[in-house]
Amino acid sequence: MDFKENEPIYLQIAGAVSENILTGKWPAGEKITSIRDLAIELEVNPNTVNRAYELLQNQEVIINKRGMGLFVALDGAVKIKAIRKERFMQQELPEFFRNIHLLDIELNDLQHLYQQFKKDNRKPKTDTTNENE
Amino acid sequence: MDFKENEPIYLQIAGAVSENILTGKWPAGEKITSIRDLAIELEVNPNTVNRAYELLQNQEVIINKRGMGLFVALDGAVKIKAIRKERFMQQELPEFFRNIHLLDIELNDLQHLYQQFKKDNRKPKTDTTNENE
Amino acid sequence: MDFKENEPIYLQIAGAVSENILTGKWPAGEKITSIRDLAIELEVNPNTVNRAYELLQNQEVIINKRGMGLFVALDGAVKIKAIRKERFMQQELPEFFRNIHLLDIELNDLQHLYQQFKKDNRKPKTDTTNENE
Amino acid sequence: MDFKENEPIYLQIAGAVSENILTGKWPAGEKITSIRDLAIELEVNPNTVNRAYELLQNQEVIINKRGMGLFVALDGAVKIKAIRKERFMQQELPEFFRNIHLLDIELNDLQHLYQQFKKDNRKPKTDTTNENE
DNA sequence: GTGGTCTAGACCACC
DNA sequence: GTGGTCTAGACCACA
Repeated sequence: MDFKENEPIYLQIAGAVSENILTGKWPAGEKITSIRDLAIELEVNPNTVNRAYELLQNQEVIINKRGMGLFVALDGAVKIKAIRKERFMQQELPEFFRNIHLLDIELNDLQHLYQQFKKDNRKPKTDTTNENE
Repeated sequence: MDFKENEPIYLQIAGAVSENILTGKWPAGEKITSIRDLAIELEVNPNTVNRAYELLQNQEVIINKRGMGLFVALDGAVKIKAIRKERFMQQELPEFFRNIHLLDIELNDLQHLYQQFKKDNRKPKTDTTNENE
Repeated sequence: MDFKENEPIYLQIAGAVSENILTGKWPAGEKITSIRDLAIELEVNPNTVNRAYELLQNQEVIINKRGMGLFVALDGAVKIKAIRKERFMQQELPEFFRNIHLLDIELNDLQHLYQQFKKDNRKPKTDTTNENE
Repeated sequence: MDFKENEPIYLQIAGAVSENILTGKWPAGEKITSIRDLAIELEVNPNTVNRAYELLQNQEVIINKRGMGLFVALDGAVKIKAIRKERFMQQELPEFFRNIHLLDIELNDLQHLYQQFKKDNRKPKTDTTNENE
């Protein structure tokens, strides 16, 4: 996994995990990859993974069963979707509108690019963390 | 001008100046507000403004005429648009597509929200810098 | 390290670091001296070192691994050589030709001076940074 | 005349005037272009030209005959040549050697480039200040 | 007047 | 520990 420059790594990890839960790749109720293992897989410091997991615990997307590890909350996917939708509508969408307005782009012009995007993503070879595939 | 918490002030200043150039509020070839003056206006340290201006000089959007001040490059607006478009196509648009895909939103559903956005932006004229003009 | 009067300190630092990379003294991929440490070593303000390092990051000669420090880019030496060669061919060489032409000096006359220079430089090993090693 | 970025304009003007004297374009004993006229011609502030002329007066390359203007010293060309040669041998040549050494360039490789340079300069269309030609 | 550089010292997020 | 940002204040060369 290659990280973006401008965003903290732990947030990007939390985001990737979130997407795995959202897409059902990490199903509700299942035990998730341990901090240590994920750290090795992503080639980051375990502290960084820990911080990502902490964030997700605060959001009650994953749950700590003491002594047993971390598990995807039963309503994990629902929670994530709510959080993301909120952020999208309040922050990302206005910014996006601002940008296309400044750049003289029309929403219609993006339709075929979006079709292209969906086609490219049908056989997703680069799915966030991809380990057990 | 009130600054966002999560983004460095100097980047926000550079962004605001860029938009002033992009929208033609600061026309090509004209002298721009001096470091000291803008620092006073925005109530930040001159070094912070300097840093923003340094960034724009690196992008060749503004030009230093020694001893006389900084001026909007003749092709300043073009340069900014190119830089922004690049970033939009490479980073923001893919993220946007990814988001609406994950959230099960259709591009078409955003049309009327965009119309609303454009209507709202016609009046307020929140023109980044210089409120007293 | 003693600095020249007429050139900004941060540029001299960037130049010295560049030469350490170019000559292989700081090998590709290795961690470089931290801002604080180099500031102490050179007896300058950390901000000054930071500025030098910033410049080298812009040139993609060194790379920031967040939280871990700055590292020599894998192709750092190549990048520096390209940058320097460009500057040499575009600026320094024409100036040099102009000078020897104005001063009625022939290139051939400089041959033995160059041999002398190379001989002198074999021993002293004035290796820019780090004298205690 | 277009000025280099990294060197003060007044020094570049002084250099250009020096070369006009050295090459005999401005002959010994002759009155030189007034501050005002040169400033207009070069599109710079008269103060800047003044500063350049001050420097040359200190070097006794040009001489102020009160009320009559500035004149090229009778030994002006000789003085300039001495100053330049000194600087060349002490500063520029060592730097030049250092550079070609770092860039793995051999003096011999520059021979044909120098021939090219001399050929290009035979019909000098861009001769420093060029006004009366 | 202009921008450029440097210092001192502080706080912060991140790893 | 690391680098990144910001402030305050100073000095300077340049035009």
